[in-house]
Amino acid sequence: MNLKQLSDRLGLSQTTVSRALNGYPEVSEATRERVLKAAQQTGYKPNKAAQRLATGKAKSIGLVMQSAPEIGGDPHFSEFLSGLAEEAVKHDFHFVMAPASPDDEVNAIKRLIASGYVDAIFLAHVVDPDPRVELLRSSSIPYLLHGRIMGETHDYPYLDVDNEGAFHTAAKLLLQLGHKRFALLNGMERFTFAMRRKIGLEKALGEAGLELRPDLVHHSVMSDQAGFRAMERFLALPDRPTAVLCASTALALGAVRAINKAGLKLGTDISLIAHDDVLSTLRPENFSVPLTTTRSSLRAAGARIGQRLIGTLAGSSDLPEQELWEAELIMRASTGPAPACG
Amino acid sequence: MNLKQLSDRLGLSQTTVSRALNGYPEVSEATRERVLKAAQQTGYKPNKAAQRLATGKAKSIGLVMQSAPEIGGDPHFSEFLSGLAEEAVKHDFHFVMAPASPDDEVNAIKRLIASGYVDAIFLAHVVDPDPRVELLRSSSIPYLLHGRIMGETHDYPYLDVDNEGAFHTAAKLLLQLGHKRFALLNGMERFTFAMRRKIGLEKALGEAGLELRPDLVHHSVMSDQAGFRAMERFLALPDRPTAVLCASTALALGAVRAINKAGLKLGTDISLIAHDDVLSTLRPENFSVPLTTTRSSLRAAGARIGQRLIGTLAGSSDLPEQELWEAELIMRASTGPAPACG
DNA sequence: CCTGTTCTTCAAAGCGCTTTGGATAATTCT
DNA sequence: AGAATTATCCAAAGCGCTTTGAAGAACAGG
Repeated sequence: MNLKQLSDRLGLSQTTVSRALNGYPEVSEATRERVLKAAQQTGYKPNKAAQRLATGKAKSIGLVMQSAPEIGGDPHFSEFLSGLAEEAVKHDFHFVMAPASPDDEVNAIKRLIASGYVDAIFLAHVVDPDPRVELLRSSSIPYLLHGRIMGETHDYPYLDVDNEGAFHTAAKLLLQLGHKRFALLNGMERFTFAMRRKIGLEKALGEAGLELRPDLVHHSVMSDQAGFRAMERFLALPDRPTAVLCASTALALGAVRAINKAGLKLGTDISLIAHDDVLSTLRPENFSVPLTTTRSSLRAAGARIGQRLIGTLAGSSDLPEQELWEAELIMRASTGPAPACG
Repeated sequence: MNLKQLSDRLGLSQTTVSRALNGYPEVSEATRERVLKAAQQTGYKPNKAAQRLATGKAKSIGLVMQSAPEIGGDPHFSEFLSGLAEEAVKHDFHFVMAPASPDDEVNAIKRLIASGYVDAIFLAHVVDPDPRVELLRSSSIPYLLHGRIMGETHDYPYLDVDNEGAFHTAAKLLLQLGHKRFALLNGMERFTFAMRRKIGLEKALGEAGLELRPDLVHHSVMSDQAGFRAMERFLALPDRPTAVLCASTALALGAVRAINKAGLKLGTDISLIAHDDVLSTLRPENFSVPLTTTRSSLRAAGARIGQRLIGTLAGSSDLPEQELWEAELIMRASTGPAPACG
């Protein structure tokens, strides 16, 4: 059932039916009702591809999704997506996801833009330098980053968590508790969120006259397995760390297991603070020793990004171009004073 | 840059350029090269909406994604998606995801079909009865289910894991080890995968002259938090279970924590088998007591579904309509003989 | 040299929708 | 009453692509 069929059946022109359906004023209430009812009955739904072609709008936001055999599913991704979806469903938007191998992302974005399928583009996992950001900046499609490239000035729209601040604060707390040997379980080195977290820690240590030892920082995907292995290695060192900062609760899960396995007491022998993205399946407050965390909801970020993207497309101008969210430091039991002779 | 501009610039007709680009034989090699080069240089990418409109094909598969404020991200979903993406990227397919509130899914699918954006539809989280399946069956778009509705005969294409068989086998093992009091930590009751797992367990118990006690089965979302709470409740019972079957490693994570907290030894005081979807962030072999599991990779299922869907669209006929995958039973340390006087 | 093929290329129709610029009928004003 | 609005509705163009049907050019055979 298409417009033509529907209008034929109603004895009206396509113009009138289209206008009735889209709420234009140039059509009498009587015929509008008639049209609406017929559309209802016949289950008529406009063809979006045609609509898109005619209007240039599609009510859809595009994103590329990294895909490679060795890349598994990422719970952070789906958590974020659920936030984005929450906003999208309100405005009848949908997503177009273009999978791309990591070395083909720029092209995937190009295709996405040229496809005519999307009104705006969302980008995450920012690296530095990031050719994707360059591309977006030089194209004319609306877009929004989750994250920032490095540096102080940013001439592109973004939403980011103050990762540096979060880890700075976390380290500060640990320093006040007397800790001196810090380890860092971080995400992949190429991501700016990981860089900034490391910088936050380094700054705090620097202010206390300390340095972050290179052999006590670990970069990897944020899985419990990686956390476990890295932590085991740290604990095997002659002067093991007494404080560890962890880039995600998934990493922390593995780290805690390693700590337990080594017979150490979390919060006593060793303190740990994890960054908590508020993943719905893994809550830091439910750990056997509840985790002290820096918290910032990924889902909320997704929702906000959806809101801003959709709002921008709708032409509302009271939305900020750039937002930096502070993470909250939540104290729980995984942090305690540095052990004596630590 | 569109087709018209490109052909004007080349002094050719749109027809010829289009044919050159799409590899039709009615164009000389010389002009084809010229066209290809010009397309390259100008960065011309065909507008997919127009392409779709003209051909009816879009190289895209659609799926609806449940969205509600209280539904968080689901790691199972992103794990599956990564498999789907692996296949999609090979064939330059993309996804269109329509978020929908749980009570509006049927409509979301209707819109997806009518949208003209997608060539095929994928459906998961099958319930019974499932109006979405009815809809798909009566519409003419290719589709594929991950899961089945209940019953023996199925007149729709699906890929499913033999959930009943998996839990039957798992229970059998536990029975052989002498266990008699079983608990079940299951997913949401409305999903057929959960129903089938329960049936598998019940059958095995029935064969041993036992029954599954209603107060020892728990249905919930598959988060560690839910697992923890439910397990705590089980352990507080006067005659607590000695064997527990768990529908996911996330649930198992919480359950194990409850077991540890109660001072019980996993694999000795209590045995546990979890179903392992092979989530990349949570490996059962890495638990402090490695988990015995029934294993079936969600990612592999995603990849296979992508393969079949894309294959069907390409017209290949050597693909099965229906597939039932057996889960492997992997023995690890979380299962042991039932404790004496158990 | 003309005719029948094969090789290239093109003009134009069509996919399903929105939207511009009129047209017609109904209403109001003087 | 006739003129000027206003309320409805419509025909047709256009979005960017594919594809059908046909035409022109080049070539062979008789």
